[in-house]
Amino acid sequence: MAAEVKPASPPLTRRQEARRRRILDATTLLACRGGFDAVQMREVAEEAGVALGTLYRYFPSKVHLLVATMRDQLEHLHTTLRKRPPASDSPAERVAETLLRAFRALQRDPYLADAMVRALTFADRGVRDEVDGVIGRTTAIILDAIGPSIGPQGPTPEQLSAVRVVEHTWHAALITWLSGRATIAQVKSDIETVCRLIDLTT
Amino acid sequence: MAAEVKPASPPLTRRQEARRRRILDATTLLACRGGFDAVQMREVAEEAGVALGTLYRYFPSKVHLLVATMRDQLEHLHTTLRKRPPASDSPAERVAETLLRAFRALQRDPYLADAMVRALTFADRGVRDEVDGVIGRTTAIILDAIGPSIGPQGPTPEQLSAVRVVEHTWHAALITWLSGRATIAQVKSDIETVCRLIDLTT
DNA sequence: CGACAATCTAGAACAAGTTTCAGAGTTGTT
DNA sequence: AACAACTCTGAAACTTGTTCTAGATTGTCG
Repeated sequence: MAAEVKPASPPLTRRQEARRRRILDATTLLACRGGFDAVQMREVAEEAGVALGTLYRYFPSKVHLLVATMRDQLEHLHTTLRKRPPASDSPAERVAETLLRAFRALQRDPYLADAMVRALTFADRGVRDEVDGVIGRTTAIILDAIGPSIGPQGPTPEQLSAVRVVEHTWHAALITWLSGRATIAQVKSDIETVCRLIDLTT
Repeated sequence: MAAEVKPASPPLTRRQEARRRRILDATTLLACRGGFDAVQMREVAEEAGVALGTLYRYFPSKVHLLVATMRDQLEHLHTTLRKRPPASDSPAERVAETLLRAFRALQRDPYLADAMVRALTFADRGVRDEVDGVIGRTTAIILDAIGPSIGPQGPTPEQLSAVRVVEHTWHAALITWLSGRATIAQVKSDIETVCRLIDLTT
């Protein structure tokens, strides 16, 4: 059944690295223009200067591609956050501050957010590894914000559950905002509400 | 704002009512077999004994169709719940009990759950009305479970925010379970965790 | 009943994600 | 430099959601 050892694909050559980057950049560009629907595989390939088959070799589906793009963006964000970490007093406030800052960044490119988040929540079992990458990055960002309130042995199961709930709320609240069913104020309120759980477990 | 009068489409004839029902039943059947991907519009039409064009007249997209199916299922659930309401002591426990019961029901047909929840979270602005229907039903179920702790003037904004967070977690936790990234135990734990927010606001 | 409008059917056609394949280009090895 | 193995390209084909059309059926109202 599932073992399916990842073949630890050989490191990419410089040209391959460049192709991959061109693909991700093309995806971001198209996503910024019109969200999930505007990211069309043929157009991504053309914009990246790559054959369609090659695009599919690098990213086996549109969802893989967009989730990888999200991971890429999260890496930027994490870097930025490390330079200017949240300054609030309680862990809950720091997490809320972090997420609200990320939310503000997403508001600048709502279409890009649409493409990434819809792909993330639509992803099925076949995209597990890539989604795990995104979730792992997100978790790391939140744990960083919680900071020293995490015991020396790492977070407790209760803390991890609270972090998962925060992430669930984060993604689902974004979806409701992106599909026009919640206002920005409601999203902010929901983020602040769910972050109260953090203090309950620290 | 947002008036957007629904044209109050003329009441359906008996045969139309029956067609609609056949379509929803066919959708449920196919969804139970293989989830979102197994619900193929041509097959739904054939199974329901209806032309493809007719299917699209009743439900303008696959997502509309699946969200309508979800609403249909939620109505069943709500009816069942009214007959045997949760019996726990605190509001939070009653909400958790309700959701865990629903979760148990979904575990019996994980493929159906997959089809419905993926459609719900993937839905875009064009499906707003239908999604609002589902969210409204869900909210009603949760408010019922909270019960008399809700003041006479209806829930406060804080309570509504907490309910939204519970719903966010509910949907997102289901997604992670369905895509094999969380265990049943984790989902249960997350539901119990988020329900603690209910007591904080009552 | 008869006429008119709305609805339904069957099937073709179109759009975008995905797969496939033959041939050209690269890369690494010796 | 020559070979094998892998990668990339270009283009066609296939799949499934969605749209469109022409003709048959149904429902309503005089």
